[in-house]
Amino acid sequence: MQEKYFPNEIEPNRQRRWATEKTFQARPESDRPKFYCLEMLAYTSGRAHIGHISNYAIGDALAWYKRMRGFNVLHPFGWDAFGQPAETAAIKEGIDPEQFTRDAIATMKHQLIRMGMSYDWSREVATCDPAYYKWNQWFFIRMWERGMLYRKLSPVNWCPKEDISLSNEQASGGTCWRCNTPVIQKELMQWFARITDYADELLAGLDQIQNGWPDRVVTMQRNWIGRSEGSHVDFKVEGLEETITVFTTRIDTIFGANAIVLAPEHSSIPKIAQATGDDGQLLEFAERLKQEKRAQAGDQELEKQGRFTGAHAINPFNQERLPIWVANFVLIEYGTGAIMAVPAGDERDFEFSRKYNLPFRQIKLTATGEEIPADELEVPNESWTTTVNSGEWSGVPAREANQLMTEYAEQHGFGKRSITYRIRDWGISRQRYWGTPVPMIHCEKCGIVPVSDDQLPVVLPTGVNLKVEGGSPLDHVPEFVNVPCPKCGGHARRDTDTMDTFVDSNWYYFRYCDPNNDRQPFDPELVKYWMPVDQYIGGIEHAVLHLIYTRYWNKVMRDMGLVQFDEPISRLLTQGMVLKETFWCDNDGWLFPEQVTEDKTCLLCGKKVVIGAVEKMSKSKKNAVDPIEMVNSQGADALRLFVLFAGPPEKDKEWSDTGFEGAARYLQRVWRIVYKWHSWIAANQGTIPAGEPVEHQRTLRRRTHQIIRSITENFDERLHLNTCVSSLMELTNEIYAFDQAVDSSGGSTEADVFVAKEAIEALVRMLTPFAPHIAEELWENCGHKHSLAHEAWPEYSEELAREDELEIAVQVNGKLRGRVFANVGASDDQLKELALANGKVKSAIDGRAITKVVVIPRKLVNVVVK
RNA sequence: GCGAAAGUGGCGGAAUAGGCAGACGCGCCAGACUUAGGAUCUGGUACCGAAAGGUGUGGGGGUUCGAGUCCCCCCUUUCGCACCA
Repeated sequence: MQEKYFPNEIEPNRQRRWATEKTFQARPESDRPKFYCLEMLAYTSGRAHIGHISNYAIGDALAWYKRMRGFNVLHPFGWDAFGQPAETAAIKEGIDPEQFTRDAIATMKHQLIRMGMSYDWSREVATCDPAYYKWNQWFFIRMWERGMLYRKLSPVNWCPKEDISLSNEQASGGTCWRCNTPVIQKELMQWFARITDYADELLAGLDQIQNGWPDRVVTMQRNWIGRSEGSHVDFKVEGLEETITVFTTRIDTIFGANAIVLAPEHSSIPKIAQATGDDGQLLEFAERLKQEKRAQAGDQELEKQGRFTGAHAINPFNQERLPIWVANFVLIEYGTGAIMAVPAGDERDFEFSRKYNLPFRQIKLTATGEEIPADELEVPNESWTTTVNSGEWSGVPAREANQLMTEYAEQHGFGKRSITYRIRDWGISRQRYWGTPVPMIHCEKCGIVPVSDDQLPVVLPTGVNLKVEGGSPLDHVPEFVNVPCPKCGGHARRDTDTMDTFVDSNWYYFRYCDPNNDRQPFDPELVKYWMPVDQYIGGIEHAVLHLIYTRYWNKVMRDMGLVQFDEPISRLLTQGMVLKETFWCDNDGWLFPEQVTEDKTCLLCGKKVVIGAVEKMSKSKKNAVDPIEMVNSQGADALRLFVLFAGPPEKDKEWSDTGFEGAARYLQRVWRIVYKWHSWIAANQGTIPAGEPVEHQRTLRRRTHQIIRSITENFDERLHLNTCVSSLMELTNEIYAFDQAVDSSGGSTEADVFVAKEAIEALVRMLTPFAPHIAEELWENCGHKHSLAHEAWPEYSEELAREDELEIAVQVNGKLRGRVFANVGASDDQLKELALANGKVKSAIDGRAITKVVVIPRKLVNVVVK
């Protein structure tokens, strides 16, 4: 064993051995329970950053722990390899997207291997691989056959200058992210998945998983699905063969309605304009509202604007004539795109009615039972109180009125109970190149015909010109587009859309279970063995999109008979980001830390630097830390240890150079103490020597067993890995104290070596999830032949962990006044007696009468005095 | 605006079921060993106070023998949603 710790020698060696010995390869087996530990697949951006490392360090720690606890662990990795950024890089730099992606995978994989992540690389999946996306296409066709997909005209964000469709993110602020041209909406035929058919089930499933998922994610998904129960109510348009249906959750407030308000896109508007002989102003107004809405900056509310259409509708409950308005605050995409305005019961309607001087009518009492006259209303009453001024329902509590009035509307044929969701059907097609081709063919005679299964995959053509004018790049590849119809053999065209990359990430972790299957997406038996995922780890940014789509996909696959369970992910951990301080100089902009002196002046211009916030690492703010640089300086183990120690996994962590060095220093400290003892340990058989142990031996054994217990419990329950690291450091400190005691006692005895072996080997084993390379190295040097991947996690004994003597805190009136020592088995009365005999306690009591003595066994005595 | 989470030393953070606040680390201070050390080891380090002692978990109130932890009000920060009828 080398005296000094050189991480950059031992780490690559160890990584090679893991690879050649296939240490982390998993296969189904019957005699051990399985554990599926999954980190989100990586987007192939080019390089791994600290955020990736922290994500994978958490997963890897858990995978190691479970492995050592005897589980059959599946811990795979893969690449989210399709998508816009590769295409953009290609357009900008002229690199082929595939080449760009392959290079990115090669670089990132190399980085992860250099981090020593214990992945089973034999199961690696890249979503841009035809052998993978073939099954996207297969799923697409199966879903089409089952009516789970449909096409509809739908607006897409479109940059008129570059003639390209944009995602919502790329069109945020209403302008193109590249050229700042105002974005327009273009209507295109698009593919949609009927995720709304599963809205209720997706909602109900949350109850099943909520114990293993962060509350915040469950809440976000609940809001995203946005179920609300209410009613549809039909309003006849006066003098017209037209009915306007509104959605309301508060039919009990309908007597307070003062208008019907339509979204600018509502289909009744042209009819009304025609009937009222409008001179075009109404349609123009509606058009203007639509345009303004699109240009809306996103984070600010538009001022409410409306216009009376000239027509009236009839309130079916009381036959009142209500003016029909068009306004920008009514959304076409929610409910029916039409509402009844009730100013006394809804804040938006209140504001709108105020602005346009529409009449008010009070329809609810206040919580204290008063009726505020309508003309004195300051804010609408949105609570569920008693109904007033509402015909036969006056005096009825709101919930009951809601019920009764819904029934009344149903009986009279102008309304019905209805549930509305916020979640929309999922638009899964993209007019881009770098994605899975939609496997459909458009035939003039036969319509839409799927590619036959034996023709899959429909391979994405290479060498495609991405800088095309109009449409998707694939439109301009005739040899791809022109195909015979699979049904009639006549002339037909391929669909040139590609799939949203969220389709790729929906089921990649099912594929890991059977990555090379060329007959089906996966063998259901293998999936049955490994799934569901026991622990999933990834960023909070996927709380709704990926994590709701993948739950949906699971249900689709279940309905196809491929899987047997309802929810694919039992436990979810959303890890925090790694942040770092930023520096801003008014002259020179963002500065690298090395451009800032210790007294915070700018090295470029000598001005005082403004310290920015602690922010997410980014190139532009010059606060990014390159993990490989860190590995080169202190090793992968130190980097992993630091990110795990910096804070609980789910919290954001702040990068600290000195903290990182501290982690490296700790590993050196471990190395030194193991070095000192290793040859004695290797020679020791581990049999308990005869004779009574002495003080320092008893202490170390006790602490060892206590710390094994606390780390084990932490892994099993809370996964607060930062405190596990603290405990390891404590154990190390105990071993140093022991070592010192041994030295001052004049040299080690056989009993000392036995105790040291137990403690040091426990330390090394428990260090494995955090710093596996050094752990394997030290383990070998303690005389072991097998990788720690095949060694057991240390066991603790309650007996040995028990304190011989208890330190009991004594309080007087709740204030700490002294401490007493007692035997473990001391009774409450004995503790009380000891406490009262204590000098400090006596003087604190100061002769006052004792009212009560509270004894908390093993912990504390509180003496209550007058 | 609505919703959620959080607020603890100079800093990152501990305190799992209401029971000794500040574990562990960073930083800082001192000592030892050293030609030297930015290495290592040892000790100290919440605040006020010379000490005795007192004060302390964003602020204010409450429950309790006892509150960082539970309840009510307020402040601040972060995140999510943002006209969802």
